[in-house]
Amino acid sequence: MDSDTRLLYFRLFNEIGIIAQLSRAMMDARLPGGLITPHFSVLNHLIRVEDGRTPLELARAFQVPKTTMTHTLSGLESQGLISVRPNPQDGRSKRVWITEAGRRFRDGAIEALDEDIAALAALVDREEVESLIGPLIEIRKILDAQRDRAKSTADASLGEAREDQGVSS
Amino acid sequence: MDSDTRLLYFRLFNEIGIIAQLSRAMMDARLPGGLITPHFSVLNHLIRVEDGRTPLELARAFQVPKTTMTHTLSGLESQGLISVRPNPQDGRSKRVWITEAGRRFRDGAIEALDEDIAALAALVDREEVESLIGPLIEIRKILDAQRDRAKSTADASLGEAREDQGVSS
DNA sequence: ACTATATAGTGCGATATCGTACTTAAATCA
DNA sequence: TGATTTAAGTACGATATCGCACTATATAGT
Repeated sequence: MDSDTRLLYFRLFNEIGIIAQLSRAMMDARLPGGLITPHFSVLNHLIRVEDGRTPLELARAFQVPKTTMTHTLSGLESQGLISVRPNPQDGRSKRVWITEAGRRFRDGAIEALDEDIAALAALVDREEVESLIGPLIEIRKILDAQRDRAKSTADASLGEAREDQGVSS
Repeated sequence: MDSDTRLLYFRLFNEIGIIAQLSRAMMDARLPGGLITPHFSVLNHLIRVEDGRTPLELARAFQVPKTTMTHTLSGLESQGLISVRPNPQDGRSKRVWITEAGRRFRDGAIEALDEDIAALAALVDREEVESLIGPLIEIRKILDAQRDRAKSTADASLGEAREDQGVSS
């Protein structure tokens, strides 16, 4: 692999990393109290996709370790934005339901973000965003598959490490 | 703003966030000991751009708060990978130099990552990556400018909060 | 020069993130 | 059905990230 090519891929991840950081900071600035982007994202997912998901499904959807999701969910639950109940189909598992307060919170956050999104939309064409999303999804899926492959080879020697990560969304 | 448009931009940030997370996890898995992606990124920057940068310049380059950069640098220094010395031009400031061990570490990390990059390059065309980078840089700059604008309006009432964040790269 | 303001860096506390190890329940299989 | 393996979730500890407050130095304004 020549070093130009290597640099190109590094730059891709570098830009993506910085955008992730900036967009997260943008959201965080609009969210009240102790709630930050991951909290909002989970609420949004529960509405966009469907609530009644299990914690593990959510962890997979966001590509975070299940311990991180446990932590995020406990924050949401302590604020009364979700309700976590046992899963009747599986005694090991739970199911996460969004509450009315959770819906209101999510709607309010979207409203608060609207001006930021509008400002961005004024400068970046819808078409450009649409054309980016396809390739990004493709890259995300490839990385995801690579991670799974690395995991399964590691599993042979190391046990379950990160067994909780899978494809999603 | 119609809700389809809003959803589109949310999805963009969602994909970018997940790719950032996956690529970071990929790097972390290749780095030894207590060193993780931010450590590598700083070393790489010190070589790619130039060493002798100040901590604040580095914080800006990576869009992290200066306290985070202090922390990252202290980790690198304790491993002997960088040397932080006073800045003769400014008594408040310091300058960061990469050591020989730092160079070796960075080169080794790149080598270790090579197979991951190669695997990705086999599945994602160079041209596709090249075509993504331009728009991503554009979006990064816009977000960056928005953040600066939000900061300066906030400054009027709130003081210095996050004064340390600026454009970079 | 003197004062006021802005800038660079750090100390500290709060919370987030993540890995490891554990508990409990389910699924597999003998 | 009993034993083994796999899966879901949590407890705990280590480190990362970040905001706020502070110190020290530099710069601007008078």
